[in-house]
Amino acid sequence: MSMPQPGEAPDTARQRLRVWLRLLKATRLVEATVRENLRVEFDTTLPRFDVLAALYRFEDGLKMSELSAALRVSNGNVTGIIERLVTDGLVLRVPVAGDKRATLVRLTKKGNEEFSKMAAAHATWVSAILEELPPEACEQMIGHLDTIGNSPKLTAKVNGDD
Amino acid sequence: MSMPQPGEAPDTARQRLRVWLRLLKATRLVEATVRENLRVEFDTTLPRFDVLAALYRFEDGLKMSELSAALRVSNGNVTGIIERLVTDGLVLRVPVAGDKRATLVRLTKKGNEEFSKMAAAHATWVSAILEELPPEACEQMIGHLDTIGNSPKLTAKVNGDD
DNA sequence: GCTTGAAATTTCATGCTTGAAATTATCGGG
DNA sequence: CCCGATAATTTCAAGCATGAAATTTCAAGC
Repeated sequence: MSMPQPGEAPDTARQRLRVWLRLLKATRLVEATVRENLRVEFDTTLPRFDVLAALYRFEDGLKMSELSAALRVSNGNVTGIIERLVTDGLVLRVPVAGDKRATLVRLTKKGNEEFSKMAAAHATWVSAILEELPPEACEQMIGHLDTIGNSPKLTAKVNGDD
Repeated sequence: MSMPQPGEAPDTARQRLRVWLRLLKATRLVEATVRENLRVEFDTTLPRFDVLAALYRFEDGLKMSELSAALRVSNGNVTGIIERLVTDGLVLRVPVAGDKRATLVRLTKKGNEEFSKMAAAHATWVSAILEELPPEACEQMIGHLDTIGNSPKLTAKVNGDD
C-alpha cells in the first residue's frame, strides 16, 4: 500500500488478470445456466431471446441495422436469426414506406406473448443464481462493472442506451 | 419448484438482474476486445488461445476428454479445434500406450513458443483494459465473483482446479 | 472365446458469429 | 436523365458450439 505511481506495481497486473479470469468464468457459468434453462423450458436460444428482448422494448419495430447495432452483433448474423423467428411466427417483417432498401422488424402478438413468459422466467432464474449476493455487493459490482465498461482501451463503441 | 423466500425486498431481484446485465455487458466488451486483438496481432481466435493455454499448463499432454472437461466445452468441439491446430503445426497427437481408444494431445515446440508470446500480450491487454480498477476494487470483485461462481443454482459442475 | 456394457472419440445436423463481398436502392449533383 | 457515392441488407465461407448418434476399443463375466 505504498507505491503511488512508479510505472505500476508488478502484482497489480497479475491481480487484474485474475479479476478478468474470474469475470469470464462466472459469466460463462451463469450464461450456460440461462442457455440451458431457455433450451429446456422454452426450446429456444440466448441469441433468439436477445433479439426478442430488443424488439419487445421497441414496440414500433426496428430496422435490421438498428437491431444489429443495439445487440452489437454483425448484420449478417441478425439476418439469420430473424429468418428463423419469422418462420416460427414470432416476428414480422414490414417494408418501410419510402425506402425500398430497409425493412422494419417487429414482434407478432405471439412473439410478444412468448417473450413475456420468457422474460419473467429469466428474471427468476437470475435472481436465484445471484441470491447469495447481498445488496451492498450488488452496488459495488455495478460500480466496478461500469468502470470496466467505460475503459478507453475497449475496442467496441459504447454509445447506445442499454 | 422452490418457495420464494418470504423476507426478500421487492427490489432485490431487480437489482440482481441489473448486476447480471452489467456483468454480461462488461464481459462481452472485454472479450470482444481480446478477440479482436488476437485476430489482428496473432491471426488467431479465443477458442484456439484457450486450448493452447490448457495444453501449455499441462506439459505432459491431455487426453481429448480431459481437454474438453478442462475447457468445459463439448467433445466434438475440441475435435475440430485440435484438427486445425495440428494442421498449423502447433499441436501434436500422440497415441496412448495400452489404450487404442484415447489420444494424447500436446503442444509442439512451435506451439509452445507461439503461446508464450500470446500469453504475454494477453496479460498486457487485460491489465490495460482494467487499469481503472484500483486494487481494492479488484479484491471486492474477486470475492463477489467467487460467490456467484459457487451458487448452487448453477447448472454446470465446478469441480476442477482452474 | 463370446457377449455385453461402458469408455473415448468422432461424426453429424443445426445454429450462432464474424468479416468481406455482393446486391439493391437512395440521393445529390452535373 | 445519368453517375457516382453512400446506405441497407443479404450472401458467403469459415470457424465455433451444442447435443445426439455412431464408431471403435476395452474390460469383465460367463
